[in-house]
Amino acid sequence: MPKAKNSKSRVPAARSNPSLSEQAFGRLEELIITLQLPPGSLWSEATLSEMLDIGRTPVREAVQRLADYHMVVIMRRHGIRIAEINEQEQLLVLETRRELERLIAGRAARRASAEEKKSLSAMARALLAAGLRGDVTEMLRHYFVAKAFMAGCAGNRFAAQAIAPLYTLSRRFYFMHHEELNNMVEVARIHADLLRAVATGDEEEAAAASDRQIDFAESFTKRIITRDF
Amino acid sequence: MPKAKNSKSRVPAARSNPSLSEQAFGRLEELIITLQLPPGSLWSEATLSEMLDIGRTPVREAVQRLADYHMVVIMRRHGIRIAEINEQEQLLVLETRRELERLIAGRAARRASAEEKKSLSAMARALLAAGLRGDVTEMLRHYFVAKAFMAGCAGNRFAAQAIAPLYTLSRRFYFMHHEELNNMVEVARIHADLLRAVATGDEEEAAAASDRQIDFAESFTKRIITRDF
DNA sequence: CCAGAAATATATTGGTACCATATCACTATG
DNA sequence: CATAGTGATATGGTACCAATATATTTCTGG
Repeated sequence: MPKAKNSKSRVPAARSNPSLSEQAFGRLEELIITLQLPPGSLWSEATLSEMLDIGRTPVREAVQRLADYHMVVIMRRHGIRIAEINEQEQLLVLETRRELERLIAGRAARRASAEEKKSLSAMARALLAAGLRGDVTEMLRHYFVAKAFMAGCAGNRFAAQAIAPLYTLSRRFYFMHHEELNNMVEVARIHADLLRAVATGDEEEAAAASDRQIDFAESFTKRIITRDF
Repeated sequence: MPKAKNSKSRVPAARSNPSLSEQAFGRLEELIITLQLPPGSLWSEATLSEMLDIGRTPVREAVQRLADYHMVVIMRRHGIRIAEINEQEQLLVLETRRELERLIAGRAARRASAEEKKSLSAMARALLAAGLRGDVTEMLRHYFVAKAFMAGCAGNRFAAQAIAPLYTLSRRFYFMHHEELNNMVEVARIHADLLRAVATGDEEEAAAASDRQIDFAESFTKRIITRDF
């Protein structure tokens, strides 16, 4: 018999699984990546709390994680500064991603299950299709979903965790400059190549494709830098 | 209910620079690394708070960071489990460290200032001396201080941040098995070689020395694993 | 009247105390 | 023996207070 004495005076408010801290983190991350919280702008915990309609404590915890991710800088007793986008530092992000991503690509090629390989192939097709359609936003979405999935396939949670913040930073960088991505088809092809290499299980080729992809990202970033001056 | 709960730590004094959260993080990290909080044991925020004589909130924030570092597992509404030491996973830590550390060693060799190079040489000597003296604890201390310093010299805060949790995990692993480190002089020599290579600014050699050091760590770890079965 | 220093005001985080809810162990019962 | 109820406990989250960094105002001396 179901409990007769249900004293849930208050609606549990759709308390689904993700905690408020995690929700706050995800939403703030999205706001930062999409530049709705502009780089360099200053905010307070209270303001963000009001903006998200989430209490200050969960927001505070989310902000601390975002600081670990280099997305914000906590200025003690002053406020929360959204990290600036520093193109020179983006090159440092890429040089770190190069090493981690080569490892992940190789291990994913070695360890991925048959089912995971099918998913990777499907992702490669979707990415390429978005590129041919000229849909930058959709392509970038597929891009990072695939990256996260690949990191999972590699079966090394330490590498996956180490690279996660770098993906967040890269996403914002590309979001900012995506209008200058005028060679989309090539971008899509290079990344689809990587996914396919992993899907075929060729470890060497996956590592090589990973490096080519970073090479391309670096040249793109350098072009942005020189254009700015 | 009266809240006249004694005013032992009521004094706001001693507000030195590191926040209570950071203090709590550092002290808990040390307790975990030195196995005073044994792997697998279960704790509550309240207990840890009492143990450190620091409020529950700072402790809570520290615990969340420790969870990011893979040192504890937060079991929602149940407690805080100190992460088990999984020798297989230690190999994953090392394969990730290999990539990041090769990058850091190479960049440090390229970018270190003259003064930093002097410090690195001094650290190499201290490490070697501790090894020859047979002082394992002291050698490990020098080892990780030097690692952190090298990461700073590399001038890539993203790589430095990515590798920090891996060092913490490794420190605990070596602390646990340090009595089996019966080839200390060789360990000291291998790591001193790396530091010296960085100090001479030879990028290639620094990268090679980094790989040799990880090779050695991997063989040591594998020996531990097979000994256990 | 103005420049600079001291005093004040304001805003923001660091931290504490407390409450509500979820989870688990244990017991009693059919 | 399986299972529903009960209670203990731990965290998720809120509200509030205090310390402090910055901005503003006032005061002083030339």
